[in-house]
This record gives sequence, structure tokens and C-alpha cells, in this order.
Amino acid sequence: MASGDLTLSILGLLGEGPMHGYELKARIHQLSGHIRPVSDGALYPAIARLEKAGLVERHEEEGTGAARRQVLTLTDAGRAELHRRLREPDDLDISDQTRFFGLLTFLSQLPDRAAQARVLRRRLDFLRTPASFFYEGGRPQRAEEVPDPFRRGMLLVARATGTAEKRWLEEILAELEP
Amino acid sequence: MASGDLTLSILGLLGEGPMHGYELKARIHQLSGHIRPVSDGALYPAIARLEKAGLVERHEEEGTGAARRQVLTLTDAGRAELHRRLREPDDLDISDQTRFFGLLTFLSQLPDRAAQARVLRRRLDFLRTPASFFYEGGRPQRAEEVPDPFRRGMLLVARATGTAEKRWLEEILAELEP
DNA sequence: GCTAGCATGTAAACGGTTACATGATTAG
DNA sequence: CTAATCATGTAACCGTTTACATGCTAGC
Repeated sequence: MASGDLTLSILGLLGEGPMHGYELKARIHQLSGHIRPVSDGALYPAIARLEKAGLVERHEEEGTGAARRQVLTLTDAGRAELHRRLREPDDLDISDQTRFFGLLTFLSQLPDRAAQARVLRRRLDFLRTPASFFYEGGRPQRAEEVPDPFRRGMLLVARATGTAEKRWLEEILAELEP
Repeated sequence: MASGDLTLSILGLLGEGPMHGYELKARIHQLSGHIRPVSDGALYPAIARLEKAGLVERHEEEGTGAARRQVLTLTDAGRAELHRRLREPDDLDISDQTRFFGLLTFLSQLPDRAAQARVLRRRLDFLRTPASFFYEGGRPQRAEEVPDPFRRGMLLVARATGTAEKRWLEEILAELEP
């Protein structure tokens, strides 16, 4: 998971309800498709930072294991921060597919359909601007121009990916923007 | 660009020929589609690390600008390391699309078609194992089962993406594995 | 008796971002 | 004369990885 995503995941999951650290870990594991297990060394310091920033509160509870559960609850400030991150993603969140999907995972928590639509619209605009992995003389290269077979493949796959995502975005925006 | 990718990019670009840091920066910029400009604070320390590790050698050359160009050349050890990274990518390089594309960018430098094919085969195997962003009770969820419209969209897009990439991998593997 | 799972944490090392610093050449 | 480009670097800060540390409970 790219940097910064962990904080969003924690805020997003706690936005669905209070839970303790170990459960957060399991839920993030489910969300990311078993690919990137969250390490304890990343999770617990991240929780501590959020607590220190007043975005999360904790209260102890007996658990089934040894260490007592630290049940985490999103504060009002925490929910505001979650909404802010969902409402005003930075350019990187919009341009990087992994990060954008990180946003999408929790976008339904944004309590404003127009704001949801604005985020999707930004992504669609980004996908529509002619782009490529490879540039020659400032212009994006077409797949057909790329001699390297593996790089050509990347462009072909990226094109198919972009097409599929644009189609979906257009569909869902048609529903959201009446 | 995800962590560790920068080193691979430098090794891969220098594998195509000697160049100085500023040119590396421009080339990486071209490769990544203008999304993530490499910062000087990441690039020059990365070069210094590679030099210290004996993977890269530098010799000065007059440049058009003020500071003298530090022309970088891949050593034999550097080329060996590049090949090792291309030949034996870790699981993260195979499972993460951004990272896998980072590999693909330089895969043609691997001087062994069978080894190239093995890398592509690993990616294809990964894409073929049933997976999803979301798991319920250990099983990947189908798009149709996901009530959240944004998460459902992610799955639809991911499915289309996977299909396109599998098709391409099958094609190119048919050429590489006679 | 041992392993797997539950549950939370710390510390060192590493790498990336951002900002700062310098300075020469070239085009407008 | 001034802004953009060429060209290389350092330093503070931040978050992640990896490894270490602890200890209870349940099932084999």
C-alpha cells in the first residue's frame, strides 16, 4: 500500500464503526486482496499518530487474547478529516490507480452525492487527457510506435484498462449527476 | 513511484547506456508518464548508494550548465544486479501492477528469452488465481455480491483489466515459448 | 507440549518528500 | 535583466519495513 494510504484505510474503516487494532489489520488485509499484509510496525504507530492528532479515541476492553483490546472510535475531528480526504483528494490520489481505488473503497461514506460525483469526474478528466507511459519529444507515444514488445504490451493493457474504467465512470456519473 | 522502483529505473536506464543524473531524471519522467516527477532529494542519494555499492561508476565531464556532469556507467556488478532483479522479482513485483510494469519496462534487457517468459508466466499465474479486492469469509467476492456501488465498480474495472492483461500475456508467451 | 491465533507494542534502518543551497548558460 | 534550463547536492522530517519483544488461550 502506497504511503498515506494506511491512514485513509484506518479512518475509512473506523468510519464504518469502532474496532480495535487487530481487527483493523484483518479488515485491511481483506480489502487489499491479501497482497500487502499490514505490518504491526506500520499499523500501531499510525494509530498512535491518529490518537495524538485527536482523530481517534481509544478505550480498553477485555479481549479473547492476552493483551487487552484497545477499541478505537473516530472522533468528530476524525470524521471531518476522513470527509476532507475523500472530498479533496490530491492529484496523486487521482492519477494513481492504486490510490484512487483506495479512495473509491470509502467514497460512499461521503454524505453528499454531488461531492462524490466531483471526485469521479476528476478521475474521468484525468483518464481522458491523452497520456502514456512513454513520451518522445513531449508527445505521448502510441503503442504501435513502440518497438519494445514489453513496453508495447504495457500500453495495450493500459489502454484497455483506461477504456473499461472510463466506461464505468460514465455510467455511474450518469446516475449520480441527474 | 513505489519504493525500490527508483533503483530499478536507474539500473535499467543505465543498462541502455551511460548517462548523467540530470538525464536520468528526464528519462524517468518520460517513462512514468509525467505523473510522479523524481525529486532531486531521492535521485542523487540513490545514485550515491549505487556507487557506494559498486554497481555504478562515475567520471566527470564538462556540461552545458554550471555543475560538471557526473556521467554514470553501470559496472559488471551493476548489470548483474539489474539482471537479478529482472530475473527474480519478488512477489510484490509480480502482484502489484505498477511494480510489474516497472519490470516490464526493462525486461527486454534480460538476455534470455526463457527467463523473460518465466517472469511473464509468473504474472499470468498470479492473474489467474481467483482474487479480489474484497474477501468475505476467506472467499473473494464477486462484483455482483458487492452492494457498495463504488466497490462494485472497482471489481468490474479490475476484472476488465485482468482480462486484457491475461490476453496479452498469453499472446506474447505463445511467441516466447515455442 | 507445541503451534496457531489473538493482541499490542518498540527500535533500527531505509528510502522518499520537501525545502534549501549554489551557480552557470541561454533565450526572450 | 530576468526567467528557464542545466546540473548537483544536503538536511530535516516522515512513514514503512523488518526484526524483536511479550504473553495469553485454544486445539491438536
